Amino acid sequence: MTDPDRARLYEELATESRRYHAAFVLFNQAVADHLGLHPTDVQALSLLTVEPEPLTVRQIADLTGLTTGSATRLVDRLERAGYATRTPDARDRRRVLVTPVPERVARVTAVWDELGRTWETLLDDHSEDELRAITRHMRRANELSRTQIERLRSLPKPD
Amino acid sequence: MTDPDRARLYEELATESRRYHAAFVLFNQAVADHLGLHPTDVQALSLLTVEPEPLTVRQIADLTGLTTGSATRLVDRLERAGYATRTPDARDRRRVLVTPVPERVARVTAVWDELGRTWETLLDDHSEDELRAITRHMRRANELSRTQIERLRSLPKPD
DNA sequence: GATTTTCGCTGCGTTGCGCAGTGATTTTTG
DNA sequence: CAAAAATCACTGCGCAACGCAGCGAAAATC
Repeated sequence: MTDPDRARLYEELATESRRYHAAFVLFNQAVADHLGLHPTDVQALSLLTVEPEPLTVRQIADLTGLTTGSATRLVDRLERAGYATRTPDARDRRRVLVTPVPERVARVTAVWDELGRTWETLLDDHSEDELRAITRHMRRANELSRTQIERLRSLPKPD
Repeated sequence: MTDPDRARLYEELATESRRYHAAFVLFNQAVADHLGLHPTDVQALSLLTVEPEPLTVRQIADLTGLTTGSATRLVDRLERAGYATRTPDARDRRRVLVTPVPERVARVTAVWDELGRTWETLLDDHSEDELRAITRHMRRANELSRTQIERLRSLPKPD
């Protein structure tokens, strides 16, 4: 902890991850702009395709941080643009399942895959241990941010 | 490349990084909500504090992906809320330098630092080599996304 | 020195978004 | 088993962030 070398590594990582996220946001915007969609929609589409099962409107709302009302509008846009379809849930007739349309979504993933190829060249000169370390870091950061969000919500707001 | 183990690691990393970014977006929203700011404003504030020198309005626009008009509005909000000040650039009188207000920004970094502490416990059980690998990965992904954004912009849009 | 470019700023219209309320369905309760 | 409560997706409404186009001022270019 008092190791100056290590402290500098932490510092660098903190700085670099900020830039990393900023770059991601820009990239996401560029993809959205390229497809004529909104960044939020691309984000939702990404989440829809990561999960093997269709999501409900509420789940989309939770995962994107939107209200259910805005999530409904988001699904409206995705449906209108042909990227997703609504299916009533047979087991719970209040719910609506949102399923991505493979052919249409292929257009999006084509952009990602193109990035993926260049991305792989980036990963190629990492060792397997390093890859595991990176993945593990992201997974744990993911979990941590979840608890931190809870903490933030429970905290009193300044002002 | 045809190594199935390695391919699976790539797959995992791709999935995990999507979730990682989604988590970051949510966290950023939570911070913004906590401070009574907009996510974009927090993002800009983050960029302002990462760089040692003040940024111009145009730089903020480029770094956030906004137009200069929207960037002006963003700086308006930051200034009104007391997070930043405008200073005319003596060397180029067209430019306006945007400087973060340390005392006020401390409120924001306090949130980040609190996260930082728990974040360090996350980093603590990585070796120095792993830390370097993670940082390097982010830095290179950062550079890569820049060129990919260029590519996307130059590409013809579908539809 | 005239033209062009770049800078930040400002009206204007669009639209994503949160909020609050609604009906339909499920779950819980007495 | 019926009544009450909770949950789901949806809608009208108002707000405000955003892109766009155009503006003067200043700098760069020829």
